[in-house]
Amino acid sequence: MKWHDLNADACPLARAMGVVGDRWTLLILRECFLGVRRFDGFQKRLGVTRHLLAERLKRLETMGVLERHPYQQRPLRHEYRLTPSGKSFAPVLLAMQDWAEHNLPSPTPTPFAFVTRDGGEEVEPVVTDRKSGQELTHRTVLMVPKPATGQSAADLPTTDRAEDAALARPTAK
Amino acid sequence: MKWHDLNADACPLARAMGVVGDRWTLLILRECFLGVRRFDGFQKRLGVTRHLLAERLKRLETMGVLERHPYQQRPLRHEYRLTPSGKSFAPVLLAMQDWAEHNLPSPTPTPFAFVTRDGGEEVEPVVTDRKSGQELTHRTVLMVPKPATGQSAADLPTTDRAEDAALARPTAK
DNA sequence: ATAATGAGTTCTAAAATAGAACCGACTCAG
DNA sequence: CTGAGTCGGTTCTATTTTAGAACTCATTAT
Repeated sequence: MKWHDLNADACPLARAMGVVGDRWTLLILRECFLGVRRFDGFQKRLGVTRHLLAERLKRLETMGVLERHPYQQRPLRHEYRLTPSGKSFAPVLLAMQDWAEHNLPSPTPTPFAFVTRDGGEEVEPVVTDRKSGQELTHRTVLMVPKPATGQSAADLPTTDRAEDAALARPTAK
Repeated sequence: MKWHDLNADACPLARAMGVVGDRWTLLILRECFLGVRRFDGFQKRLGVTRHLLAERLKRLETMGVLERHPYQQRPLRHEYRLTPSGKSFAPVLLAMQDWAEHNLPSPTPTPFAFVTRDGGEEVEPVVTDRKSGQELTHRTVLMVPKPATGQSAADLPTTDRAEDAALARPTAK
């Protein structure tokens, strides 16, 4: 399977991998959220090669996550800014950061924090259901194939699934 | 910069990229949440090469996200299951899926859904602050460098930052 | 005139990935 | 007992990606 095939995949997660499925892209977005906007800013802070950085920025632009904005003529220079799509990526960063902080320990402390814009207090991200407000974790939520429109979920282990559901649920514990 | 250096990075997001920073790993985890547990199950559903799949599973195991579990002797065979760390990755998947669904459109409908374990209703994931319950987006939350313990945030564009904050805040709009 | 800045592009070498074939330890059908 | 099939890999070569450094071009600063 080729890289580009992912962009057309039916699964949103696969399409997401077509955009952020590499070592650098998410870190570039992190820098965007930290306020970095220029080529050399990204390059110096990340240590990514200029070649790759140029390519990634181009991709993020064509995918509508960043947009280039001229900040001077003569010579013409652009800076990169988050589009609405890019800005709406923030919750993913929050969730990912929170997971990594709790599950991939490090001797050095986290070099940044998420704070409220008003107040400036540090936040603790939780994924919840908009309607019920219930916290969404592996214990409360289940991922199910949609046989809905069209195609197979045929090769999914149906017995294993039930087993798994039982296992993940706080049974006998 | 090499792959492996990421695992020791001070930034949790960088460390996360050391684990899920490639095209396949997140999709393997998706399959785990869908109940797939065996080598051939992953291979057939994802179309990833056996070589890479073996490597990724090994990495996920050593990073403590999956664990191997013998399901038969003679010949000895293992299946892969989510560890608590792996299970706690669910919110990231939720957030990512939601972002991609809203920002990377596709003609084909999403082939799976997240439903509550009790009830079975589809959920709509929102990232909120645990304490205040406030929804966390680019408008309500700000990512700030922590000059706290030790090192520099020196090369961050401080003026640009303020500008950016103003821009992202719903001012003059 | 010389150096520096900013945003790239262009090289070559090294690493990762794709794709297919192979292997070992079985089980099962005939 | 033979041959086909399953499962979970490993090994191989060919192709893509990535790393790392050097180079370009326009312009400003010294």
